[in-house]
Order: sequence, then structure tokens, then C-alpha cells
Amino acid sequence: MENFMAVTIKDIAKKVGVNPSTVSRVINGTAAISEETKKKITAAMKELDYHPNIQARSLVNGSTFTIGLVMDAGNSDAYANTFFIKSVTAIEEVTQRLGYNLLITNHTEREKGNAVRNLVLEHKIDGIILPVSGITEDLISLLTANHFPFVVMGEPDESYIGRNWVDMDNEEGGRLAVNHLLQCGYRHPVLFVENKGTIFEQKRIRGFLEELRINGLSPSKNDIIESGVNRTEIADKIKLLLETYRETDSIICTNNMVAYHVLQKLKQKNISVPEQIGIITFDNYPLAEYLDPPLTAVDIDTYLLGERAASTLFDMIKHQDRKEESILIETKIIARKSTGKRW
Amino acid sequence: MENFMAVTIKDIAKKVGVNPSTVSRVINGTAAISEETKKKITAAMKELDYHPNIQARSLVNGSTFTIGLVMDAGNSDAYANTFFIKSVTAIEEVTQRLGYNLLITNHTEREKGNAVRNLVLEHKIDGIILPVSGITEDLISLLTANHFPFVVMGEPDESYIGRNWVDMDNEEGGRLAVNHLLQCGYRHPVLFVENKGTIFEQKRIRGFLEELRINGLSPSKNDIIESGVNRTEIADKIKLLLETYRETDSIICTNNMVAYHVLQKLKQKNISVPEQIGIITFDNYPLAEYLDPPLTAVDIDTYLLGERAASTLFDMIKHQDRKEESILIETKIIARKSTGKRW
DNA sequence: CAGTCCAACGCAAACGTTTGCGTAAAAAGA
DNA sequence: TCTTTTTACGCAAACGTTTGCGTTGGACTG
Repeated sequence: MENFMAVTIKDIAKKVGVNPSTVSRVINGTAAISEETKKKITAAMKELDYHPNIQARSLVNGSTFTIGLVMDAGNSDAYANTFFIKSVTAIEEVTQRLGYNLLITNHTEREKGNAVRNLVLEHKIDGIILPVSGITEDLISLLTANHFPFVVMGEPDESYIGRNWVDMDNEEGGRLAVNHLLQCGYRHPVLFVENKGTIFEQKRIRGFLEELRINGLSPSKNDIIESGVNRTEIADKIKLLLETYRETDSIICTNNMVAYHVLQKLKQKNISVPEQIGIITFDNYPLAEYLDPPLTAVDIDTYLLGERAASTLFDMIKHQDRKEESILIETKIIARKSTGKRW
Repeated sequence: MENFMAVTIKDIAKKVGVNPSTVSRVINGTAAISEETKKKITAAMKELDYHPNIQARSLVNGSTFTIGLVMDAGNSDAYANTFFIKSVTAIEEVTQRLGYNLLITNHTEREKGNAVRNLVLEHKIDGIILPVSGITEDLISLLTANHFPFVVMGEPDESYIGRNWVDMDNEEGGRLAVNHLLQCGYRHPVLFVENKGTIFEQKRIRGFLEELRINGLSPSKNDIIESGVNRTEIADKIKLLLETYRETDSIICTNNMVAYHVLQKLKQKNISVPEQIGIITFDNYPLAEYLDPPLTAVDIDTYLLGERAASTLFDMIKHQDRKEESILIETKIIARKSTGKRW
């Protein structure tokens, strides 16, 4: 690459017999140029196979035409990654369509935010998309202080006041899940969450409770179970559940992993799904449909999620006139065999 | 970002009272500078929070300090993506460690190679990693003509003469699979491939046959079955298999999906796994361990795969002295419940 | 002590664009 | 026909670095 001098704006200017600035103007359409010279210039560009040097362009006008995306490598959950990659695809597509490029970086726990910090300070990107897990106070204040466009994927907790985020509608997800169960004829759902403290679990809990109340049921605190993620912990909770609340007829799991373990435990105890107990899981990871029975799931369009994230980022980059409003992606139920009509 | 003038090399030069070139020299360590001024300059850099402008740097020395990675979005197989993302993580880590950035792009069937073409011609990247599915004759000749560093992930077919690629050792994988089966006591394995024509299937077939012969068995052409991917096609082949070759006692599947369908079909026919028939699959996708029974798999370290790809790319970028030799990542068996001792 | 050498740094050009300003020629208005 | 406007383009500076060359001053030779 270094051996061959690339063809520059000057080369084609010389060939056509005009000033480099004229060439620049026809490229950018930024001034009145006669049709004739315009023809000649574009012709010369084709002939010499001219491609603009982005570095030079960036240097003068200050924008790099690339955006950043930080991915959460700390997240070792392979399925979450599968999920994530659809969003990435969408982001990349929007980016490409607008003539931008996509820079991708990891944030490790250790140097949280530092990679990002460098990216913005070294003028490598014009904007950035980052996961909730990637935001820190320092980073946020750096970005806002510099009016640097960014959007976060996932809902931040209350400490973050910005509204430039996009996430699935967890509350609606909770509502849809119980609604589906009730329609199937189940009457006593419980909700298995991993950690009551996280913001998205809280939303799911709210939706769960709300929908039950709307339907004339009166849920108790005991209907929400903090199951953890590991096999034995979940087994314990199941056992406890079956012994204590014998009226329970369905379980909403917060993700595919707990659903899998729940399924295993029930199979072990010879409890049939969906007949005796119905199961529905959040997140329609690819795993869900291959289990036995295939799991009914609360799904979201992750492609859309990424698409929305990218679009709002570019909104912020192009015009400042961004409507400050967070975006919720709607959820829907994918009915499979782990829930079924009870009449 | 545009509002605040970023701090440049001139600012810190002015502050210290030296020439910008001096500052540049201490940054790059490219000339003799007295310890004293060196101290003052680095101090000033910290104080003003200086970050180099990469565009400007790139403009003069011609390298962008970013590499490209094209991902295969056309590949809708969610599990392949899961697989891929570990490689991406590795690539990103190597890239980051060397002070480079990672640009990621999709290639769609339609504009195959065009995105890449632009990236190299517009000087956005110094090198690129691309999947076999992404290479075309045009692209290759463009890259080689410009001496542009690149490495391909996956083994290209014979039409490609370069040796700058890295892939799993498919032949060894084939050998290990039958070896494992034989050690378990199975005597009549068959191999389910998707498409005999692809290069990696050919390697697997070769390993499969070779290992059987080494162990004194004499495999026939019938032991290699082109199963396709969809459910019904696989079901047909299974049926045919069980009717025609009744001595078959084990199946090697070319990926998790066909393994899943094989499993389903056998369950349907009340054939027990691993007792009556053993199953081993290529690719230890996350799915494998959650099936019933969990699948024994031929695994590779995809992180290592990415790491090697990135390292050799940087070898090519930094020094030209790259040893022209393709890299095979070793495979290993993850033993689970779908194969078992038969004695 | 004069000459030589080297360490330490300054000067200015260059990388490939963009863009404000200026200006000639052409078109329009009077 | 003369002035005014507009069209079409040239000139040169600027963006923030790097780097070849030149210039100092002092340390080192002999």
C-alpha cells in the first residue's frame, strides 16, 4: 500500500486542468460548477479510480464519519452474545447506509471506560453506542461535558438522568407473560427473577403484579422468587415452591438458563410440562426452541433494538434537535409447547 | 465536541516554551531530548490532558492504526454467530493491546467486497481479517496488488494460492471423532455432512476415512451421508440409514443442527442414545450441552482462532517477514452423554 | 586553544482535504 | 452601452502531525 502513491484530488485537478478546490466542490456539491467541468471531473475520477482520503477530510472538518460501539465482553453468557449480535448487525447496516463506519471495542471491568475515553479524545469517532454495563459517572460526565453524542442500550438506573437510551419494554413483557398464562388457563403464576435489585427485573415485577391485579387476582410477595442462576440454588427454590405453595401452576423465568434448570428439575420430579406446570421464559434465545418441550418465550426484535439505537445516535450527530425521549421496544409472545390450553 | 477546541501539540509546546516538533519527538521517542525538557513536556501533557489527533498523524505517516474485520451477516445461523463472537473478542483484545482499533463491517451478498474495497482505498485501515465467505477474485487481486495485509478465517478452496489463513484442523477433527467412538466401543460410525463439496467437509471426510483405516476397518462410500440441513431431509436419511445399514452404531454430525434433528428422529423411533446409537457433533456450540442427552462434541478454541488470526495480521503489518504458512487450530473432544462406554 | 563532533532543539515543508475570500467573465438590468 | 449582479472558479490558509535539514552551544579531542 505504501509503495503506490494513491491518487489524490490534485492528480485529477491536474488532469482536468482545474484547481483542487474545484474538484473538492464537485465532490461535495458545495458550490456552483458548470456542467461541463463537472462532467470532466467526474470522468477523471472514474478513470483514475479516485477515492478520498478520509484522514485528510476528517482533519479539516473535524468529523470522522465513524461511530463507536462497545460490547460487553465481560458477559460470558454465550446466548446474550447471540442476542447482541443481531443488534450489531442492525447498527452496522444503518451505519453503512449513512456512509459511516463502525468501530468496535470491548470494555473490561478493569479499565472501564478508558478505551471509550481514548476514542472520543483522540477524535476517532463522532458518536458512540454503549451498553448500560459500560457506563460510569466519569464517562457520562466526560461525554456530556463535551456534548459528545451517545446512546445507551439498556435502561440505566435512577442515578442517570439522561433519556438517550433504548431498551426492551420489560414492564410490558411482564404483563404479556402473565396475560398469556391466564389465557391458557393457568391461575397461579410465580415469577423467577435473578436479582430483584436490577432495574429491568423491577420493571418485569411491576408488569407481572399489575397484570395479575387487573385480572382480579391478588398476588403476594411470595409470588416473586429470587432464584439466582446456578443449578442447585434453583433446585432449592423449586423444591420449596412445590412444598409451600402447592397451588402454583406456572412459572415465568427471567431467562433461558433458569428456564432450563427449572425444566430439568421438574423432569426429575416427574412433573409434566405444560400439563401440570406451564413455563414461559424471557428472552427468546436460540436455546428456547430446542429444549424439551420447546419454551414459550417473551421475545423482542433485537434487530429493531439496534436499528433504533443507531438511528437515534445519528439523529444526535446530524441535528441537535433530538427529542429527548427514551425508546422502548415492544415485546411479544412466542407460543411453544411449554405452555398450553388447560381446557 | 466541536465547541471546545481540543488541546493540540502546539498548545503544550507553547506552554513549555519549545517547538511543536520537540513535543512530537518526545511523544514518539524519535530523537534525543534532554531529560529536563522531556519532564516538562510530559508534565504539560498530563496537565492539559493532551490526546493526539489520530487523523493528523495518519495523514502524514500513512497508517491509520486501525484494522478491519468483516463479519458474515448473511450467515443467519445464530450459533455460528455465537461461535464467531469469541473470535471477535480475541481479535479486539490483540488489537487493543497493540494500540490499534477495530473497524467492523458486514458484507452482504449483493455488494460483496465493495465495503472492503472502500475501506482499503479510502485509507481507513491498515489491514483486514475476512471470512472465507467474503473473498472474491477481484478482492484478492486488489489486496495483493496493493500489498495490503490481510488474513482469512477459514480455509479457502484450491483456487486460492495464498497461505495467509487460519482455520480449525478439520482433518484432525474427523480423526478424533472416530477415534473417540472407537474407544467407546462403537464399530460402525457414519458421517453426516451437509455438503460434500465444501473444503472443510472434505477434510473431515479424509480424517474420518483415514482413522477408520488405521484401525483396521474398511469404510465404504456409503458411510458418508450427505444429509442436508432441514428436518425432513435428515429424517429421510436416518430412516434410510436404519433400514439399509443395520450395523450402524454411531453417527458423526457436521454441526449442532443436524445433530439436534438426528436426536429428535431417534427419540421418535425409540432408539436410545448413547446405548443403541452414539452421537458426536462437530462444533461445540452452546446448544450441545443443553440437549437431551447433552452432546459429545469436537471442539476448538475459537478465542485462540481469533487470536492467531489477529497476530498474524499484525505480523504482516509490522514486518513483512511473515512466514508464509497457514495455521491450523487443534481440535479436541468434549465428552458428554451422547456417547458412552459400551463395555 | 583551535578544531571537531555531538547532543538538543528550531524551522518549515509536507500529508490531502476544505473553505473563506477574491476575481474574471458572462449574464442581466438600465 | 454601461453598470450591476451572478456564475464559475482560482488562491491560499488551515486542520494537527511528522520529519529532513539546519543551527546552536557545549564537550571533547589533539
